[in-house]
Amino acid sequence: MGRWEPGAAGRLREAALALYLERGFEQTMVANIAERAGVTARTFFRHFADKREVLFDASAELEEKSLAALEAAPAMASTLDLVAAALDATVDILGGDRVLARKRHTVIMANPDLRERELIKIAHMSAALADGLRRRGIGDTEASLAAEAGTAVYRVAYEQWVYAADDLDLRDAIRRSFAQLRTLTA
Amino acid sequence: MGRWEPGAAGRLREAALALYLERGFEQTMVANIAERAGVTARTFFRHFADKREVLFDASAELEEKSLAALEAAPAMASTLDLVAAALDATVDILGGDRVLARKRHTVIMANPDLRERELIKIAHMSAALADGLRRRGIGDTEASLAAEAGTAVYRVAYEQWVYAADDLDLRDAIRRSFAQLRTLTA
DNA sequence: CGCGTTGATGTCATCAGGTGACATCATCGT
DNA sequence: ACGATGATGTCACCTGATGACATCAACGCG
Repeated sequence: MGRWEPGAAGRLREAALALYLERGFEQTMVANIAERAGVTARTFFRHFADKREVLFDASAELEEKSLAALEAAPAMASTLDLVAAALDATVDILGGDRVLARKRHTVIMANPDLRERELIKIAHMSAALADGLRRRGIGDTEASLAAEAGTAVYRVAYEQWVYAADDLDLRDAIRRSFAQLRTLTA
Repeated sequence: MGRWEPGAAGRLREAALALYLERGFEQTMVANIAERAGVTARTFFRHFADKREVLFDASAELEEKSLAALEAAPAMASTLDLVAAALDATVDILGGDRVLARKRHTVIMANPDLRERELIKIAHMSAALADGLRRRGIGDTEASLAAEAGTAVYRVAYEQWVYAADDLDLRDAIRRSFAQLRTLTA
């Protein structure tokens, strides 16, 4: 429907990650990304709200999938098991390409602005999970705590997975992290 | 030592919070804040790294105090008790003026950019606590998990305290929140 | 086939956040 | 009295971000 090469958003995503890796986030100008993707800077901002968002627009999908898993979870599961089931659903999206995950993680950790964006995405997910738990009749505080604790467990496990020397499975890492939280609070 | 009214930083802090409350964060320009504080915009950026930081520069003090409390904690305490002791030390700073806390919290929650900044401050504190735990010989994963769980507990309790209708004590809220986490993972 | 619609993109103008370089000047120590 | 100090002002400039309007290939329809 357009006269230009299709897939501008994808090209912008790739270009951005590559440039952020090569010269760093701050040293990369939006014009650079756009140029590499064969569009103008104005077009970048039509696809992504800002310079950071280009690394995070998969988060909506993550939230959908985990909420769906939460709905589908058995009725008699414990609160923490519900959270675990919801978060497990994201592994299909995130746990596949570890090389890509490492690149992305490296870039994000190298820049506070990107880290901020990541944190608010996680917080958004946590709030959504807490809401889902409340819809299942779980109390307010318990829902918030479970969602927060669950995402914390996930974060710790994810980082271990990304940097693991051997072929760690993300699901295993998450399971072990959950077990350790239980030990910790025992 | 200057020819101008002293306390520019404090005036900027007050002016910023007031304006963010009155017209919102985005609608407030740095020039507005500076004007109300009787300085120029350039001076604002000499005191605060950016427009958001003006609400968060107490976080360094929080981190110091909580780390100090962590050092001072008894040697035989459990990991989670160590975190609890560290976080308890911040109550002296945050738990005093609830009216101010509510204003600040309202402003922050109303704006995603400010929320991002708050989250990274908390994450920084959590990382510092985890480091402190590791210096006490606690394992890597356990340290991270305990710090993350502890700050999560704190966040939930803090929000309850801020919005409580009656005269809730922040310390009590935190204690109860910790207890609930223990129940949750039991 | 010709034509109007559609939607993604380009172009241009403009603003606000943020920074570097240099000037200014009250206060302090000598 | 005078030079050092340090906070502030002034100016120039870059980049991120947004609104308004123009452009033009593909599509559907008569």
